Amino acid sequence: MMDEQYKPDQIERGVQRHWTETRSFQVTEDPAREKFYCLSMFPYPSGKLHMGHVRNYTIGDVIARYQRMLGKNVLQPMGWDAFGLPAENAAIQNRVPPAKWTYENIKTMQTQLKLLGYAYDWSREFATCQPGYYRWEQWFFTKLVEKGLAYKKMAVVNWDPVEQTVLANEQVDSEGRGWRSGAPVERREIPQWFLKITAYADELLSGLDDLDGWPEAVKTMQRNWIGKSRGVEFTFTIDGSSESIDVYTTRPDTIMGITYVAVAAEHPIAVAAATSNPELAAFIAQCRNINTAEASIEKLEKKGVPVGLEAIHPVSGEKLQIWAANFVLMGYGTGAIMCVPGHDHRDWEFASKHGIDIRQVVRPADGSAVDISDGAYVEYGLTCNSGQFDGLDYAAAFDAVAGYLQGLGRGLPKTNVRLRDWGVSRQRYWGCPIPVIYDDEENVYPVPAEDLPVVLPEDIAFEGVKSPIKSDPEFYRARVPGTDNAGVRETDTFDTFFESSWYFARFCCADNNRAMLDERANYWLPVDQYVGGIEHAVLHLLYARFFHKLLRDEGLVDSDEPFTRLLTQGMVLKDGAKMSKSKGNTVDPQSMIDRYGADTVRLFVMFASPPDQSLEWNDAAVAGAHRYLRRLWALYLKNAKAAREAGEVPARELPSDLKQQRTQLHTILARVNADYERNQYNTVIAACMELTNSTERFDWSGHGDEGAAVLREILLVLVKVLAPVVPHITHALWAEINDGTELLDAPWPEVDEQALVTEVVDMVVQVNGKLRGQIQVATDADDDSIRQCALADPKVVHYIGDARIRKCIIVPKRLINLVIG
RNA sequence: GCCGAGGUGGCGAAACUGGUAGACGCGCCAGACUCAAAAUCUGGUGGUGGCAACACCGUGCCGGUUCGAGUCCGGCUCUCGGUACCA
Repeated sequence: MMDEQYKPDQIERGVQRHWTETRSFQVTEDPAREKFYCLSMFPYPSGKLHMGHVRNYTIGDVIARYQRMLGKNVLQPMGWDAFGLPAENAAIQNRVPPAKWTYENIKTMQTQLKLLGYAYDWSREFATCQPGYYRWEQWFFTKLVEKGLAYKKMAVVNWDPVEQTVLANEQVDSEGRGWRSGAPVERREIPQWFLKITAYADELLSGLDDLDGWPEAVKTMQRNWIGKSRGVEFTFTIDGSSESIDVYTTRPDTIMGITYVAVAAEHPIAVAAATSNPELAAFIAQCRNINTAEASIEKLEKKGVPVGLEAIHPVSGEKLQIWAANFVLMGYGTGAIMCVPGHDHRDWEFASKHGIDIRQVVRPADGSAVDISDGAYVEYGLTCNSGQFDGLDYAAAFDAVAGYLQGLGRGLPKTNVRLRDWGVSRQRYWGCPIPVIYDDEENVYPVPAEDLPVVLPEDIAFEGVKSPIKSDPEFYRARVPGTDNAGVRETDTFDTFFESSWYFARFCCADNNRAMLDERANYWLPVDQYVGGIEHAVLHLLYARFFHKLLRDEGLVDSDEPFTRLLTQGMVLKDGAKMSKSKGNTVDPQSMIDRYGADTVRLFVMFASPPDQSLEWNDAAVAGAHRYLRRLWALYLKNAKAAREAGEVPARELPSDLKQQRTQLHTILARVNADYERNQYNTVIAACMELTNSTERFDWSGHGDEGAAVLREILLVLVKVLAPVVPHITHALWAEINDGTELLDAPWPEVDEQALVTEVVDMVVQVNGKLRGQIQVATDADDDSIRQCALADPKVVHYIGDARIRKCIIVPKRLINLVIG
C-alpha cells in the first residue's frame, strides 16, 4: 500500500538498498548488446561534494539511465582524481599528510554520491593516487622515453626566492608575489620532462573534423589552441656581426613594412649584448619578475630596450634597430620577430611609444582608404609601397616573398603550430613520481618494468613548502639500472593531467594488475558520452585525446578518439556569481538532500536550466521542485488502484475528450523524446509538469474501462520518462502500478503517431506581419479556404478595411500573413 | 591582450531549420479552506495608456536584410570561462 505522504528519506534508502543488493549497476562485456559508456569527469577529492559536482553527475546519471532504458548495455563508473596541489596546501597549513587528507575526503564524497542515487558501477572505483593505478602510467612513460616521445629540456617556471621553490601560476597573485612568502616571484629556467604532443598536432587538429558529437565552441577553442599557421621563416644578418636572427612570420606580404626587429628578453642575442649594456641587463632582469601565465604577459605594457645592434633588411638592405621586448615570447617560434607596425597591433603600439617609423604596405582591396596613424591595418589586402612586390594579393605576395628569400638561401616557407610540447614535470610532492634514475653524469635510465611502481611515500611531514621527497634519501637513493652504481631518482612528479588523461580507459579493466589495459577496453571504448565542465575545453580534453593516440600507437586501444560525444555543463551560480568557498556563496548539497531528498535536488538541478548553460541557485525553486514531487505522489496515490487494474487502450475510436487526452500525451511524449535526444532536460521536466497538470485536472470519473486505460497509459509514460531524473520516487510509483518488473530496464515509451492526428488546427492571422486574429481550420484545408477563413474574421476585416491585399503568405498549420499596401 | 560563450518579465527560463515572444517553474497579488496561521487548492500576473473592448511599446545598444527578426548580417557594449604549474 502506498503511503499517504511522500517520504523521500524512506523511499530513497529502500531503493538504494535494493539497487545495491541486486548489483543493479555492475556490468560486464556483452558483445550481443549495443554498449554505451557514459562518463562524467571524475572529481578531485577536495572535501565535500559541491553543487558543481551534483550538477555534473546528475546530468551524466540521467543520460546513463535513459540509455539503459533504450536497451543498451550501459557502463557508468566513478573514481577519484586524487593527486594535486590542494592536498599539499592543506598539508602545509594543517599538518595533515596529503594521503590521509585525500582518503578522508574520498570517503566523505563517496558517501554523498551514494546518497544521490547515481547508477555507478562501484566495483570499478579507483583513486589515481593508488600505486595500482599510477604504476601503469609510470610504465607507459618509460615506453614514451624509449620512443623519444618523452624528453627533457629547460623550461621557465615561477620561482619563489624566499621559499626556494617553484610555484604554480595559481600560487602567484596578480602583483606577481608568492602566496605564502609575499616575495616577488622570478622566472627561472630548470630542466623538465616534456611529452611531444606537437608530433600529434596535425592529427589532433584533423581529428576534430570527425567529432560530430562535440560542441563547435570546444572544437574551435582546440583548433585555435593548436594554432596551425603557414608562414615563412627567414634570417636577418646583423650589421657588423657574424651573428644572425631567425624570425617566423605569417605575413610575408608585409615584409617591406618592417621598421624594426624584436627579440625576447631571454634571446641569446639580447643576453650576449647585455654583458656590456647595463640598461639592457636591467631590462632583462625586470622581465624575469613576471608571472609565467600568458594572461599576465599579454596584459603587460609593451616595453623594450634597444639591444644596440642593427639587422639588415633582406630585401632593401635597410638597417633596422633590434629591440629586446617583453611581448616577444621565447617559447613560441624562434623567440624573435620582424615588426611591421603598420599591420600588426602589438608592433604598432610599441612603435608609437618608441617613435619608430610606421609604414603602410598593404591597402584594402576595395580601394577604400585607411589611416595607419590611427592604428594598424591588419586585414589582408593588396601590397603597396613594396617595390618589386607591389600590387599583389596575400597569396601572390606570400609566394613572391617566400620565393625571393628562398632564392637568396635565407628563408623557407614553414608551417608552425602555437601548441607547445606538454611539460609534465612538477616540483611538488603529491603526485606520481616520474620513474627515471640518473647516474653521476645525468644520464637518464627509465626504471625497468620489474622495479615499478616507484611508490610515493605517504607517511611524510612537510617542513616549509618544499616537496619532502626532495630531501628524503630513502626515496631518492637508487641503483642505476643495469649496473651496481649508485644513482639518484627523479624527485619531480607528473602533472596531474597525466592521471586524468587515461582514467577513462582504466575503468574498463580496473582489476587487471598484470597489464595497463586489456581487450575489455576495446569493448567499452570510446566513451559514448563524456560530461564535464567547459573549463576543461582545451587542456584536459586535448591531453586526453593526445594520450589516447599514444595508447593506440602502443597497441593498447584500437580507437582514434576517446570521447564520441561531449557535453560541457555550465557553472552553478548563486547571486550571479560562481559558487565558491572564497565568495562564501556556497550551498551544501548535503543539507539539501537531508531536507528534501536526493530526487528533489536532482529535479531542481535538471529543471533550472539546460545543462550547457549556467545554473542559478534558488532555494525557493528547490522547494518548488519538492512540491512537484509531492503532487506527483498524490496523483498516483489517487489513481494507482484504477491504473493497476486497467487494461490496454482499445484500438477502437475513443470519445473525443479521451482522445484529446491521448493526443496531448503523445504530443508531449514526442517533445520529451526529442528533448532527451538533444540533452535538454529542463523542457523534458516542463513537459512532464504539463502532463501532470492536465491529468490532475481532467475528470476521469464516468469514462469506464476506456478512461481507466487511458489514465494507465499516461501514468506509465510519465513514470518512465521521469525515471532517469528522479529514479527513487519513480521506482516506488512504478511498483504501485506494475508487478515485479524493474523500472531500470523498462522499455522507453514510443509515440503513437495515430494519436497525433487531429481534425482541426489553430492558425494565426497576421496583417503586415502583426498578429491580428486566430482561426481554426481543417487540418487538410487548402490555401484558398484558409485565406477565405482568415478574411471572414471580423478583426482581420477591420484591419484590412478597403486596402488591397498584395500578398498572402501561408505557413502550413502555423500562420497566414496578409500583406496590404 | 588573445580565444570561446552568454545578455529575453521581479527571478530561473521556453520559443527544434526566421513564423502567436514569455511554455514550465519561482516570486508576488486575489480568492477558497481555517477561530487564525501554515500547508493545500483555484484564479491572475511583461510594460504603458484606457471604465472597457482595445491600442501602442517590448528579447543588452546602434544599424541592415525580410511579408515577418529573440533567431540572419555589420558594428558596439557588459558579464562569465580558458589562457599551458588550479583541477
